[in-house]
Amino acid sequence: MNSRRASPPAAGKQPETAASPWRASRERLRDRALKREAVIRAAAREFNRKGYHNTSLDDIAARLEVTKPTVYYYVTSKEQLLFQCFVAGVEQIRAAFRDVRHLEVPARERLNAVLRHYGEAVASEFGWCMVRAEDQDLSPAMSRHIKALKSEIDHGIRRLIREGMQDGSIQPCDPKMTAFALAGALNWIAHWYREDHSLTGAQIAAAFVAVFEGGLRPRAGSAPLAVRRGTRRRARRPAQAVAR
Amino acid sequence: MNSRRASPPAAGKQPETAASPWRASRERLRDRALKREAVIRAAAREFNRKGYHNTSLDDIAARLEVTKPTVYYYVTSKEQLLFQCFVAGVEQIRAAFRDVRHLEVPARERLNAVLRHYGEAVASEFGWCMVRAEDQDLSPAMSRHIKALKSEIDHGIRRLIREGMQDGSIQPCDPKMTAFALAGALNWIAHWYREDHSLTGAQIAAAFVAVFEGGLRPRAGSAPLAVRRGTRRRARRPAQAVAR
DNA sequence: TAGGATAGCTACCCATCAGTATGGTCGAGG
DNA sequence: CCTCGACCATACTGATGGGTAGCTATCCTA
Repeated sequence: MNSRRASPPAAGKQPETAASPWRASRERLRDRALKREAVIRAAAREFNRKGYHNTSLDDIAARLEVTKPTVYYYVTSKEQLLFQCFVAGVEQIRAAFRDVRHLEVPARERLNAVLRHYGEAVASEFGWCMVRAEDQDLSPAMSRHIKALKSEIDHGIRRLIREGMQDGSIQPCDPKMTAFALAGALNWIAHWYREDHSLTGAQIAAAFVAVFEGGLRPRAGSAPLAVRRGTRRRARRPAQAVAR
Repeated sequence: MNSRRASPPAAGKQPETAASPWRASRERLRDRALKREAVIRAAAREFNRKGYHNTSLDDIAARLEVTKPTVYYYVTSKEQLLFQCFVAGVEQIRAAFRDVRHLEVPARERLNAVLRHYGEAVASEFGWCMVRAEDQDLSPAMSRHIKALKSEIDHGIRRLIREGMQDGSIQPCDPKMTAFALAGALNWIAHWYREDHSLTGAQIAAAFVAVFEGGLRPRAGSAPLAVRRGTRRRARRPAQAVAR
């Protein structure tokens, strides 16, 4: 689009040390990018609070204390706004895969590391957009793009599961269904985390990983089996708040 | 608002071509309740296909081969339509809890039974509405009502987990986080099941329960540990279709 | 100091859609 | 035959909200 040079003209004239006149325009570009980010972040927050369809661009603009055309100055459409939020969230997860790629530990541990980052991403401010963005709201092109990204992550998880089955660190199972179960549990965090911030994303992810790893059925060696049976069905209403 | 009767339209299969009663209305078969059910079911299907906000009441009416005012003759608002779909889905899950209440088996097995029904409900035609209905789309009153129903289910799961920890059939864990993980995994089925009907809801639920029960880490006794290590990172692209 | 890019605003357009006013049709009871 | 009421259609309203036209102000470079 632009391909502006933007770098100081190396030409000898002009006492090089003097503040380059391009400095200003470079700064301008920089805070343009900054502002664009602010727009996307504000959109993510509003989408998170009220949902995509219940958030108007006027809302987002108001949040930034500007007007709608200003928002359109940084972004071409509402759809693109959602898409950018999605990409921001998904990028965190892709980074997690890259990070564990060269770790020389059993696949289960690599999987756990990915899942922890995954959970943190879902609990982040872009989590909602990443998880709840419905492809029905997007143009076919963007829908395809998003599906491809999601599929990449899905298959990344499946591969780790398969590798774990091969190196013996993961119990034999159906990789596809298992990946769905794991990702689903983590994705769902986006639905309730908004209202219940009593734990950090990392803590939640850690708790989930513990459940996935150990399973519900008590382990042979480590289980405090058969504890008092008398209290069956006596649990009173827990004081827990509504948790959606 | 009231609609006391309105028993859930029985999530039965109905071979998609569920002809609208208006077709047959040549025989002047006037059963208002039946028609109302058909309206709700048609709404559920459309919401499932295109999302709540992308479905107009004209769409729903067209699907039934009638016009919008006819739909309004059976239902007071679009919001109520969504609400009814929600209730229809949630009722299946509440029934699951009632069914296992008097079973004299360890709590883990009762939990598994509930989860299986849960999964089937989510995969039913009302699954989308039950799971993806955002409270932001509803009036405060209905939102409260829905939250209460969801909370009831959530606490039902937590209670079963707690009972399982007491009778020794479930490994010690955090009931709240575990319930979130289980419900989340199952809820998420609604996001992808639409596009991938290769398994029935019951099959999926069974596969998930197997994962939850056993966990990823191999069991001491039953694991075929340390299988060939050579093929690390060799898994080729699986031919699996996009799975979102 | 002119000319141009940057950045933001006011004011508008217009498609969509939830919901309604009104009136027609048809069967049933008189 | 006539009316009543259940049922459904045509044709509208009103509001919301995505997106744009075009003016203005400011700063930068020439």
